[in-house]
Amino acid sequence: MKKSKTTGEILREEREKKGLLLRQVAAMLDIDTAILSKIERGERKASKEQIVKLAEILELDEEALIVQYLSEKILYEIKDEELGSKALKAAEQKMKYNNKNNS
Amino acid sequence: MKKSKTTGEILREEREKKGLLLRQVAAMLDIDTAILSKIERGERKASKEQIVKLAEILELDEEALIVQYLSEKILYEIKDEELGSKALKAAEQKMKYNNKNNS
DNA sequence: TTTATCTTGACAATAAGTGTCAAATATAAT
DNA sequence: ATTATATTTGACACTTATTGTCAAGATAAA
Repeated sequence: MKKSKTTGEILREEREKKGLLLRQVAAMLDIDTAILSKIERGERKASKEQIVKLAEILELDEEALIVQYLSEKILYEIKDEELGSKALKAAEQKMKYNNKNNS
Repeated sequence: MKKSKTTGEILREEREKKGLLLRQVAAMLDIDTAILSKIERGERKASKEQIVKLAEILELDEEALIVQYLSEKILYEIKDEELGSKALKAAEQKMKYNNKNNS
């Protein structure tokens, strides 16, 4: 069982597959090369807007990339929490419940 | 099926059950009354430390209160996201997976 | 060794979070 | 109705995170 890829790893892989330079992609995102470099190496988080643009630029499935990105964000939120796993389950329960009642 | 309580609602209920004033509990937390008022009404979020202290002050089960608090925080993170539910499930998967491999 | 790419760290600007304070409202007791 | 107490509200200040630029240093390709 090999470790699942981080968002950054996915982005770097796809950029390189396409033979694009940091400089080029960063320009399309309208940010400095340094930031994209950091995003790809996981040193910074991308914004939602940047993720959407990146999916388009790199021709990745947008929904899949967003889910990947959001789940990483959620895990980051509870990374130091002993009760993280329980909290996740509780969140799912509440979400399920709310959907029932709002629809 | 009635709506599940928010953290703020729980805190207010328990404080009132104990006959404590905002002023008193706020003093124990070393914050202004105004903030506690806002926390109870959901206008602001408590910090982790405050939640822990509140569990003690109000004699609530600490673990349960923390889970409640964290799950609310997680849901807040994805509240505007169409893909929130999928992201939650993905996060759980990753968490499961990581536990397998780190232990 | 030159040239292009990428990485790093110091810094700036802005946004978000966390608190105080005082005035306005609401609640309760005379 | 007045007074006293409790809570709420909003303006403000302070601190910390986030998001970016820039320039210098490291890496890799020619």
